[in-house]
Amino acid sequence: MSTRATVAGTEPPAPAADAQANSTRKVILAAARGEFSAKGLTGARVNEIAARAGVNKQLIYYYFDNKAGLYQAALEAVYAEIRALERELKLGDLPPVDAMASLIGFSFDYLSSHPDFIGMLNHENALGAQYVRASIPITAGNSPLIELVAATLRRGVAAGVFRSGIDPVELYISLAGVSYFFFSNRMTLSSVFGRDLSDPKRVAAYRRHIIALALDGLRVQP
Amino acid sequence: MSTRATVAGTEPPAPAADAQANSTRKVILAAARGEFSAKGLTGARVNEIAARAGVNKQLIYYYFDNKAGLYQAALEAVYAEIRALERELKLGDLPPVDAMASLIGFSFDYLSSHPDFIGMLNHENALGAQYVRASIPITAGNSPLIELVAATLRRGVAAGVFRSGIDPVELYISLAGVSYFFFSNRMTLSSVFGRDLSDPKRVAAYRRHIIALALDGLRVQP
Amino acid sequence: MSTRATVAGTEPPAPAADAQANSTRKVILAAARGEFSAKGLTGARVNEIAARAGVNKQLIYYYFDNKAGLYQAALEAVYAEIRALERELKLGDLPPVDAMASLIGFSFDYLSSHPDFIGMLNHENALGAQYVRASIPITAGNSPLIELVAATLRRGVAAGVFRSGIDPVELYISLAGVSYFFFSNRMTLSSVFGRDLSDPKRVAAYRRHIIALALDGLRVQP
Amino acid sequence: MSTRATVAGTEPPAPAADAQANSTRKVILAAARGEFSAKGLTGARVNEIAARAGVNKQLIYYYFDNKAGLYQAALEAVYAEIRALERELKLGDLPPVDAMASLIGFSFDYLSSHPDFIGMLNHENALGAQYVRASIPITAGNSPLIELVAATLRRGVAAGVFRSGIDPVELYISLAGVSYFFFSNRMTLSSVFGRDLSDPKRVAAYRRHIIALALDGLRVQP
DNA sequence: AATGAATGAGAGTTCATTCAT
DNA sequence: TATGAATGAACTCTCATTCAT
Repeated sequence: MSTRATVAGTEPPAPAADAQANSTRKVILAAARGEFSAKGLTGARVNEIAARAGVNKQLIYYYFDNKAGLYQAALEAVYAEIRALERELKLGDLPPVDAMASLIGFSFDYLSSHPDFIGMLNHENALGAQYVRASIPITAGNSPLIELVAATLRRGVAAGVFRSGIDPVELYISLAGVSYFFFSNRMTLSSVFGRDLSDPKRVAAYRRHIIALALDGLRVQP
Repeated sequence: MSTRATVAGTEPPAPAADAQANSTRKVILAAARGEFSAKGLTGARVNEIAARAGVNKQLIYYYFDNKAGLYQAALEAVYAEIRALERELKLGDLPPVDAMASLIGFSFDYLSSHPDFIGMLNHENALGAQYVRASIPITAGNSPLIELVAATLRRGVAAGVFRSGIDPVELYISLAGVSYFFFSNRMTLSSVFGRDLSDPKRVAAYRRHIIALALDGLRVQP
Repeated sequence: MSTRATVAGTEPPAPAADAQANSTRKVILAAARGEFSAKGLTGARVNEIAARAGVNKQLIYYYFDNKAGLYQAALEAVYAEIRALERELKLGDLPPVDAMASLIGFSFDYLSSHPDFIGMLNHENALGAQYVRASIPITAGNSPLIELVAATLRRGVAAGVFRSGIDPVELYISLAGVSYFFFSNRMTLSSVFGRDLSDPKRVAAYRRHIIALALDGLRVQP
Repeated sequence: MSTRATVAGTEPPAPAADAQANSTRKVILAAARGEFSAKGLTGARVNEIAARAGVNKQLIYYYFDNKAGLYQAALEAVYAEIRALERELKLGDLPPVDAMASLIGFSFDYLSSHPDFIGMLNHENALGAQYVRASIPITAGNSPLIELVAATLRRGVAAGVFRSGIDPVELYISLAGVSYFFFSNRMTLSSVFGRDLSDPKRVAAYRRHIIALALDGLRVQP
């Protein structure tokens, strides 16, 4: 049952204890992300998180002090995760248009495969972003993605394929928005339009649509 | 014992009472929208709604049975309101490009001035849109806005200014998304980018940006 | 079961409801005094108070907001009670010596018959008197007893039977102390001295002792 | 695994280890006295005692089994301390009146400088003195102070300066009471009388007052 | 002798809801 | 139509205590 057993003898005792404690922390955090992203800080139940994590409820208080502390930690974990992935994006080798398409695609695919991220962000915005603001690790250092957007824009303008005068932050927000809204509001949109937006074909079609829209717009240009 | 009894004769008869009852209902609904949009179904407090509305808590149960019933009514009111405005949009007289720009602008401006709408929708999506689905009045009949988008697209294609082959629902979602995301995630984005996205100048600049992006895209076309 | 039933018909409905609510408050307060005086603010159990009062636990929060609010109210009730009795003391007709003896006796008898008072005060002192200080009704207006002590002292000095130069507050504290300590520390003293200080004969003997000591002291005077 | 084992040889043998253990015990006991006297058995927190003592919480269980065991030990320590001091009192050389004044002064001064003693006793009395009763070391052997009081009384009566017929236990209780009540109820009394009873001048004045009162009483004798 | 991890029982408090008038 | 009183379930958090090393 215990992690210790499987490595008995190969590891000194103290580190093993640390490792187990550390893994307990992680198990709790993972459960917390699921619960908080679905129900928010207030709606989430500590009992439920403990059950999901398979640990004693009090352990949550032992490691994270209180519900808000756990929420904060979960929020930071969620941001840390996407930051790590963004940092690995290497678009410098692609032609600017392909690079921008890849960027949009990355953003879309990440949101598609990480519903927790959207849930956490929505609830955090409902709280006025107070926990993001309180979190130094999150706010410190700009999003690397903005730098990528800016660099790609510059390359495209230099190559004469992108318009000039576009603000990278505004562009990022609009690009992220078309993906984010699709996933974040998928349920109400599906209901209102009577169209199942969770159907993989629809998802893929929408992905193509937003890349085309971002690159070319609606207008046929002379 | 009842207020009605003690002042009988000094007050106008039944119709007036109905009118008052009706207005009490509305006051409660308005308070509910504020509370639910900020905190969601679970997070909202019946006590708080009663306090905001300035009425006795039990009156809420008298008019709406229970918390979920009130939430349902508030959700429907929110949708009804935007539907009513959308129905008044008359874009048929404008050239297609101007019409599309107006459409995007309308969407943006509505979200800007109705934060409750975004709050309600976010929380409803977190609940898997179960109350939207349960609400026949909402799903029955397509959104008039989709018809407007489709008609405008058709006019533009016919006039040779818009590309063909664009799905109106996908277009609507992407256009709505760039506005919605900006307002819905304004707090976290402001914090992460260190840029106050509530500043009216920034709002206006972003509005111009998304219209240009939607119409022309990033690419300089030959 | 209900108070209403017994007076149905003889009382208007609304006042009856008030009366019942008022009596519920009193029942809770009485139970709280018992529990708090025995165990203090921290040690007391809200559950236990509700059980003693025979009411639903939540009613306590309905009437008193929280445990501290109930404690505060109980403390004020305890002070109010003794103040009311003190106000009824009429010693002006007695010769000074008899008046002073009566005063000591009153104090002693009150403590003897109101163990709650001692319990509340001890716990409140352990808390640094923070709730007494927060209670305007208690601190506002000097204790009437001090005025009685001062007046009796003056009369005695004028009559040539009491020493002059005695401070009434100091005198009050010392007179109260000999009684208070006896009851407040009765359990440990009984144990340490192997003498049952709850025995009525011992109580009466100690009462005589302190009156004699206060009036005459230890010394045989020439 | 044990600290002893790993440092064997670098540390002086058993006696030193015992000494350290002994001192750890003492550190815990000192912390416990502070906490228990302030908050009582129920109100005290084991966590807090461990923190005050700067030791791991589990060590408390190692040395004292459980919270009640620690409380018992703290209570005994407090009694042992005052017994030790009382045993050193030598009043046989003083004239009876001076001896009695010294006795009162000693009692007053001890309480003044040992607030823990008062706190422990108050809480223990609230518990019905059950731990004092369970503690053989405390109850075994009369308080030496009572013997001193009795002897001093006898000397005074023999010398014709003290009244006869005074019970030494009753006298002790009343003498202790005037001091004890002053310190134990200092906070509420200060608040109620609007007079800072912690002011050293007030303390000194009250000390003089009680000695005078005990020796001479209120009455001017012919 | 000493420690960090883990637990179960129970405490105060909140909250939607119902009762009774 | 409107209100104050009352309730039961659930929730966050605390705390003494034990486990395992």
